[in-house]
Amino acid sequence: MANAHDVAQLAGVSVSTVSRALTAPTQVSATTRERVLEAAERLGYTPNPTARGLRLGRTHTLGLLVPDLENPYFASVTKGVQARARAAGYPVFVADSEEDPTAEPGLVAQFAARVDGIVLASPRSDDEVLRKAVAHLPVVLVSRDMADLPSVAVDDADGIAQVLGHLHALGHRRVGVAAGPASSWSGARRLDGLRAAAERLGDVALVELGSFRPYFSGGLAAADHAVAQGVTAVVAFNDLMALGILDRLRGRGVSVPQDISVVGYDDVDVATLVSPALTTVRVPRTGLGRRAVDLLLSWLDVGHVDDQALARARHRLPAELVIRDSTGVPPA
Amino acid sequence: MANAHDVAQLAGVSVSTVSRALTAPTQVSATTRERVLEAAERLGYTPNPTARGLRLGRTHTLGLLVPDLENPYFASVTKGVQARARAAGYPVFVADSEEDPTAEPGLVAQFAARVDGIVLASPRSDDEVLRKAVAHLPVVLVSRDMADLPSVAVDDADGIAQVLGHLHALGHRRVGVAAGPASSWSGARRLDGLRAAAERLGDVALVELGSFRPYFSGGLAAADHAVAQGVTAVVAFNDLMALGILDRLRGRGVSVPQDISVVGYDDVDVATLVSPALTTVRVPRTGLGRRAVDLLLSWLDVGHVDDQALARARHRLPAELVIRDSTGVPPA
DNA sequence: GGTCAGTCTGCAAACGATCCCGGGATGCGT
DNA sequence: ACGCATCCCGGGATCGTTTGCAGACTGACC
Repeated sequence: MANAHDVAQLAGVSVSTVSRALTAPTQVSATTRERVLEAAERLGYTPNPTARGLRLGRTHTLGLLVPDLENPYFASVTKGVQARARAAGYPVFVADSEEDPTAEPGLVAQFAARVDGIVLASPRSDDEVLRKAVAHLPVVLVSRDMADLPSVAVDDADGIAQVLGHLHALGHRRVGVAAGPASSWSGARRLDGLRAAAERLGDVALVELGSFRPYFSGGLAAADHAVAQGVTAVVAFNDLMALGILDRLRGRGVSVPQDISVVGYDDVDVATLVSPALTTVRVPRTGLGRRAVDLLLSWLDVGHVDDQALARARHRLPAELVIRDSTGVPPA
Repeated sequence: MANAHDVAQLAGVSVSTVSRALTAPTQVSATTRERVLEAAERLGYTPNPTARGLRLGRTHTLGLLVPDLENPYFASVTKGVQARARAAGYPVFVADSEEDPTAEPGLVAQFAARVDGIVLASPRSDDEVLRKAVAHLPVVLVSRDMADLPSVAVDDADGIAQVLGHLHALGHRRVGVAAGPASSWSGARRLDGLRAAAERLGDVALVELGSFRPYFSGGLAAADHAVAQGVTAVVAFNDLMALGILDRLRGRGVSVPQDISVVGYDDVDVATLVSPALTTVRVPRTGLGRRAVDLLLSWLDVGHVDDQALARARHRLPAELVIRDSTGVPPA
């Protein structure tokens, strides 16, 4: 690989001039700049990012921490982060904590000296642990809220209100709720939103079917509860659970949406691959990642980590109800 | 952040000794080593990776390039790479080329100075372009073969042979083939394997239904061809296509597996979430990633890039037929 | 006690870039 | 012709670490 020194030699100038020709073009005369650029071109010169990082104290690199890359939700967030960072010329380190919150501080520590900032998608880990881990590093949270840290999340309250409004408009008055793990931050948020929406509507009863695992298997269990409780519609914590519910209902001869309507959350790809196609809430997952990077980069540009206004930044992206074939009017 | 200099001062030694105490413990006396280690502990000192990288000429970092992070296949590969690299203490840059082969050389170039080696999962890009892009950097290919580059792939020929053997054993003699994009390396490989297997079995006719998009939508189209050609079983390029086939057949009132058997490939999670559950071929996707990293790291340990034996390394991981409910005996 | 082998440690030079600082050249006005 | 401001450019320090080299010290042996 070619040096700044090599380029300088070929162009007949000093290394300082080479550096300036590339980073501060106005400080060098047009003719020499031309010579330097051509020499750099000929040698295929690219400034060594490591040396640059050492001198500047910035690595021009971002980090991303997710609980599970195989989870389509986080895969999309990752893709969004990746795309945005790439556009800005930032490579990004990706780490998968394998759903183990205790591993996160270590991962963050590993990143600390190698990145300029971190996007953190960590639905379950403890507040204090997190806060300590990210003490001296710009961090943006995804799908989670925390005092004095900037975050990007979906407006779940609104999304879930759209769901209940949809069901209410169809005529449903007894709606089952299949909740997710109690420890999930966004799960609690959705439940709150649901209760608030029910409150506003007045004449709809929320039947809490219980707390289930946020996977296909959890949905299988939830479906039986729904039937037992005699609800006319079920709102699931996420799409995977909703798919489990669909499968189990079909197995028991309960037809959807004629007998029971089912609504998911997230709009993962599979939602359109089943029949009936799933009514669900589309959350802008890659959008979350993109926005998080935008926030992080603007923070880095400003420079001071303790900028209060920035640290309090809370971004809420809109969710959108997608009506498909798994919801209909309740049976007479 | 604490320096080696800070640690040296606190321990009352020179920076050289600090460095040696951490990297070459035998070269320093037990007592001073103890002092240094304690001082380092107290200050929370970690050697600056950037400075280290500059001095050593190695970044202790890996790169991974995939065409699409939202594709479950590559999400799993990424997860495997991630897990293995993390265990070895290597952070990994992840880049998503967004299915655009022309973007790959640029991405690789961006990586070049920042990583010690690259795992490349690039099913479609041109050989020559690739070879040039990776000229001076250790690279391991995933799910793809190329002369003089080490690679890790699945034994597709064997996997597909298991599929055909299974169908043959059930009694199928007219088997439809829904191929993927012609440019896909592994697609061509599977087709070859299928033909070879048919040849060996002797009494089974392969009906090529055409080349379809490797998504749900491609399967919808393929299904109609299958019905038109009167085959009793269909082998799809991948699971998504198989799901499309299932959906379309159901829509047309063709029951699976009574009328037609359907087999996928990859064993993505969704394969178990549909009914009938999909018979498919499980490929060790995270295993591919893990093995690729193993190969890369051992290469880096050896040091010389032009080690012929290593460069020729071709790893073939076994595929496994998973029989579920979408295959059965053909109609009488 | 002097020599020598061996062990331990510090000095200083790298690695490759950036950037402060000062000097030379140039142009302009007087 | 001289002073002065302006513009370009090169020298060299710097970021934090590793490492070759040499000096200092210890202990042992003749």
